[in-house]
Amino acid sequence: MSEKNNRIPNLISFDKLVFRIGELSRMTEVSSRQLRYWEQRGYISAMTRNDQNKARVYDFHTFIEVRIIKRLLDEGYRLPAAVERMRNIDSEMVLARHFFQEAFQGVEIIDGKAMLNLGNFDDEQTQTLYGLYEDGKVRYQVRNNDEPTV
DNA sequence: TTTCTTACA
DNA sequence: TGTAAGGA
Repeated sequence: MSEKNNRIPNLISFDKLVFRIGELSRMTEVSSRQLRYWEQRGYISAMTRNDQNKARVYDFHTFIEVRIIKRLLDEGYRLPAAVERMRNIDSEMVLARHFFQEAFQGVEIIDGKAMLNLGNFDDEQTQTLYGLYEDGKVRYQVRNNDEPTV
């Protein structure tokens, strides 16, 4: 019998994870001067400030953007080109996240192995695609839906 | 203490 | 971009 109770719940709200400029600066090794400058150029954005003149607040997504830009700058990109690539990477990550969120149906223990249920493999819904992660490698397995699990 | 804007090196 | 000034 497979165990279908291992679906990972959404326990973390990344949106509520926010940083001020000094924290973001230390986390990314990008100076606060740079962060303000990048915002001025429209490369990144701080969350809309509640009050009129208070300190900037950055969300988790901006943290990701900044560290991507930082990495590209370290690789030799100039700022405008780094931002352009960051945005491409960003959109790819959005696509990948949507894909996986939609595809991932939970973890099942089959034959004593933890297998990721990735949904129906065929339109007729007679087979299910599973993903395995073993010894640092990814493998796939297609199983018939009526196939008994151990 | 930290952050903000402005301005100069 | 770094740094200083002068407030909040």
